[in-house]
Amino acid sequence: MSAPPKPPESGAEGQVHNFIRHWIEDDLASGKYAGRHWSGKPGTAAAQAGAGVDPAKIRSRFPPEPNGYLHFGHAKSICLNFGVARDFGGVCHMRFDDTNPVKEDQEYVDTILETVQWLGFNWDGFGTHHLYYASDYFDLLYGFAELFIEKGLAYVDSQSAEEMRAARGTLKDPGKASPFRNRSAAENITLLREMRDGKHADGAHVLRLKIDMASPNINMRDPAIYRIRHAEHHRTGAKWCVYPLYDYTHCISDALENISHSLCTLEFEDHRPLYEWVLGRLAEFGQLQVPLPQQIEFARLNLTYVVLSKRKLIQLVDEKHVSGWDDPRMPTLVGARRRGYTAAGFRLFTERIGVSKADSWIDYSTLEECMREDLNETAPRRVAVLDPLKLIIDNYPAGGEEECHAPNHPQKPDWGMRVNPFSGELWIEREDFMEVPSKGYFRLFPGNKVRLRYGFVIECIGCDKDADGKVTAVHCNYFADSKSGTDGSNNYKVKGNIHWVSARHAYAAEVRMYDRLFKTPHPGAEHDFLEDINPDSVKVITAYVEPSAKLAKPDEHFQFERHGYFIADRVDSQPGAPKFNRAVSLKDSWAPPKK
RNA sequence: UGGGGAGUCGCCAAGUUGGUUAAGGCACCGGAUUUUGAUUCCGGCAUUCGAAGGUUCGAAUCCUUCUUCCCCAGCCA
Repeated sequence: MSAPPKPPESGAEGQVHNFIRHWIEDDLASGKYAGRHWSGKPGTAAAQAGAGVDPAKIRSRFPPEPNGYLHFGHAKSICLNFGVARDFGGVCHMRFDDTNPVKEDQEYVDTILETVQWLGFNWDGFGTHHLYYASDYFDLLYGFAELFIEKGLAYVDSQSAEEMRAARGTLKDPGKASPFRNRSAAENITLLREMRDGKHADGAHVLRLKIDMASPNINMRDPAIYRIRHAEHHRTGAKWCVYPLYDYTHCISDALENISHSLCTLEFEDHRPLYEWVLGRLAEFGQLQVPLPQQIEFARLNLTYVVLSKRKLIQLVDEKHVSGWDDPRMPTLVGARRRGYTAAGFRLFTERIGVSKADSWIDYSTLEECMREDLNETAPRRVAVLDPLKLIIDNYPAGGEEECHAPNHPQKPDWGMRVNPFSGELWIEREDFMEVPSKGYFRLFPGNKVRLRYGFVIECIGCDKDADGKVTAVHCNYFADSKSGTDGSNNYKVKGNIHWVSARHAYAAEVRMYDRLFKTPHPGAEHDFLEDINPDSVKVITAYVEPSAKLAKPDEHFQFERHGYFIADRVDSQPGAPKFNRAVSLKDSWAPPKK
């Protein structure tokens, strides 16, 4: 199991500073939240949402749309949002931006909630569960829409989507006013209500804010805020057939929930003026109190060797390039979890990469290193021979066996020892023997002595080969007085130290050796991204694992000594018959004869 | 100049109100420990801040010009 999240800290002490933390510190220092209640002005419609929290504290939110699985990029956002709330004594709201019924589903709500918790966060604070849905605000949102009409700041546009696009202008040329832009408030209200009441077909009309068709910021050219969608919503069912759009919904949701800092990615920078326009008007109309939430943008995660776009992830799943959303090679959080990546590793990763507004690319190895760093501390050690070669101890009593003891973690004696049976026929790693050693090689070769880790010292006396010259077995003699003591004592000094497992006692386990899904740093940069798929991203092997590993429970992490970190697969393992996934290999500075 | 952003060591990233030798992490290179060629531990690692000018006793931090990259024309989020 992964470690629990760090306990809340009183402030941001010890944290690396970034522009967002500075921003929050300044806001807190200015006392801007000191006397406030919450944005929904008492007595107004907004007042019914978002009650019961300490308004003087900061509040952030993680607002996914429930239309897919969370991926590595979301991990950054989650750790950031929940992290600042924790570090500054505030709370982070879990909110679903569920305003587009045709793309969303309860299934996604469930997996997202589970994943956020898996990452080690919760949305409790000030005695309440802060789980929200934009769809809970549909009534309020609709009411505000009529208010905008009354104030002459919104109108029903009956142009087609194509006409609207044509009239919007281009990046350089201003747009043109819709012929419906000056409908009377009464007519607009009537039309909007008809839309709401299902009297019009999808696409027949749209409600637009009346801002500025000539604005250099295209988002301000009378953005649509309501569209007709005769579709069942996973939470509101058939109650609505008009649904609000993101730009209109998000800022108001933030305000209703008293969010102080609304963190989002860089591509929304152009939307900030609109965000502020909507909230500013509502505040003018007496619906919201200051201070209003503020949108702050940061650079999204760019990771080499993976694709994170939803379109591509869907394609990988639909076209069966992977087994599903939780395929251990997928850059989804459910995939990573199954792969054996840890929540603490992701938290470390987020801390380590920092946050800024610079477009940057994080090398995939940074993520892997974070996983190693966490797993090194938390994973018990076990032995597995992945590429077996028979080792015969010629001078060991025929049929004999005895127990050897190995620590569960070499740096943590309190974790205890486990027992490994020893016998005259063992499996060792094929790469731990060379008939003709290369320079610097200090493992097994004829005439050389090595220690069988936590067992005996042996001396190689030769090997058997088949007709093709392939080594089929290695012969050694052991030194009966060289056995490792349970206290770690030993009386022979040898440099080489190899792992082993008794052939007679080993558990033959299925092990999936996962590698990166893509073979190039920037999949799709030069051609279709599918062409960059690594054909060797998984190799399923049968490995000989020490008997105690047979007891592994699903989701248990281990270090297979000298190999890497593995996890008992949570899906395919059977009681008493775990299957293992390699999460990440160990670092290996021994280069010469490998690869 | 349509608008909005960003360029500090191989990869991230502090620094931002001008002031000693430009944080830190990762990677990398040495060296020590080591029953994982792992871990751990020490030590090294930007006369330089996209470029060029300018202001100043003094600039990554101020000014000017130039340059590279990213985002925006959904009734998606």
